Amino acid sequence: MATDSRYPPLAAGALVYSTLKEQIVSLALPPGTSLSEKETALLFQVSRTPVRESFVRLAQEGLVVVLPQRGTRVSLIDPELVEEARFMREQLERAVIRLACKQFPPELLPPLEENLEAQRVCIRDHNSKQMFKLDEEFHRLLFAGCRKLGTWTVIQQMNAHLNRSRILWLANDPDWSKLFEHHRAMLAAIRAGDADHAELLMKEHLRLAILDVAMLKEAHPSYFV
Amino acid sequence: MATDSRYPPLAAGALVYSTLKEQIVSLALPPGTSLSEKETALLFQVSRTPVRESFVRLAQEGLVVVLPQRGTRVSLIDPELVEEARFMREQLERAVIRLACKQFPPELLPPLEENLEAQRVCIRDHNSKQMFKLDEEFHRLLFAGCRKLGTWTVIQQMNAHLNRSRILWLANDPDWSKLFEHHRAMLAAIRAGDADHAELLMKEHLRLAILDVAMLKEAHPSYFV
DNA sequence: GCTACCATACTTGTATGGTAGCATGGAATA
DNA sequence: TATTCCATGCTACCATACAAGTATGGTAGC
Repeated sequence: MATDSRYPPLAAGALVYSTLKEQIVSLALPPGTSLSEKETALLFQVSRTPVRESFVRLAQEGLVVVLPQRGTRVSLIDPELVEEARFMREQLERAVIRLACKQFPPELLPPLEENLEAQRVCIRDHNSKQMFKLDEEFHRLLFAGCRKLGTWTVIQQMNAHLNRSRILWLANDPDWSKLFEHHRAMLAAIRAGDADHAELLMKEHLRLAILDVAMLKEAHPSYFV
Repeated sequence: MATDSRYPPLAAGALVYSTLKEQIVSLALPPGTSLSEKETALLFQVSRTPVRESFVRLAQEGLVVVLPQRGTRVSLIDPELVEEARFMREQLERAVIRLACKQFPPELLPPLEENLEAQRVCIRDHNSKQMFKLDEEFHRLLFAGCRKLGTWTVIQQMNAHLNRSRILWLANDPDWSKLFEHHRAMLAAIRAGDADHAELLMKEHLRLAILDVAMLKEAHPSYFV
């Protein structure tokens, strides 16, 4: 469980780790990019030791692949793992939103509302990166409300592949309004306590993420396995 | 995703990591045990570097807690995370066994049969540790058959707390025959393709793991948060 | 021209010395 | 006697040096 906030080894190592992770997930460091320990150490102005520590953590999350004596690379996106992550999210989120319909702390409803409003702004401004973050935050809040944040954290580990695909997808096919409407309807269902409807919405919502990976792979062949 | 077999940093570090993990999950290293880098390095006859690497990995899985400048300890069992892990498994395994009823590769049925037979032997011999491993293997085979091994791997990360509780529980209340009967019935349902029945069985099966954590905590107060 | 070999420049893996922060216990003080 | 302060020894953290394996380019031989 990589709860960053709970095991903060301090400064240097943690900083390198979180920076690299951010860049990898956002595709600023595209899949396949070579990362040498020495080079990265020079870049961050630290020694190889904390860099190595961060590489170990990233490898454990499947974000990089370490080939002994050969090099370290940003992992390629595995289409099978993309679908598997989506499958996993569907099962867990359907269960969670059912819970949310029965017991959701009222003090977390305003944050969800604010999030929705921010999504609306993002759609207007065509800000796909921010929209992605808000989407993540919306779902995270659902888990938080059901006291299942540990589950969300574990999901994140698997999401390395799915998220990178989704970023590519969101950049190409900006059908954000459908996502937004889903979110809006889900929140309404939670307020109404309609678990069956909420689950159905979540199911449809996450099936939108059954991306046409083949299409993405065609557009970015070097990014995939 | 900590697929040990896929990112093997080689010998020393990986050996320390897997050995410590084994000992922690089996409670040979009880929750709360202090682990110093230097001490562990001496024990394994390696330098502190690979030990440190293994500590980082174990911390990421929640098996140890690193307190900067203070020490490293085997993590205490968090009852909330125990239930959360069980919840997560229930959702995923119910979905997986439904899949298994529709598409399970026939060549994986014999291994399941052999596993069941081994379970019978374990029950006869009152071998709780082996029984625990066989139970894990049984469920892993289900995921393997549905091509969802990545999901199983991620589950394992969350299982650190649940598994340790289950080991305590299995040692106390050896109602293994019920587990065995569940496994047997599940396999029969898969053969028959009866998804509804299989899911119901799995649901009941995993609800057995709603352990009386309070009881365990009373028996081993120092092991829990 | 083609192939096999080898020197070299990389890579990650490991060992070790030094640094900063924290806990503990004893001594000095009120 | 109770309390504060400080020295000491512990810890993890980081930097550096060395070891070992790998890819590559040039060269000698065929």
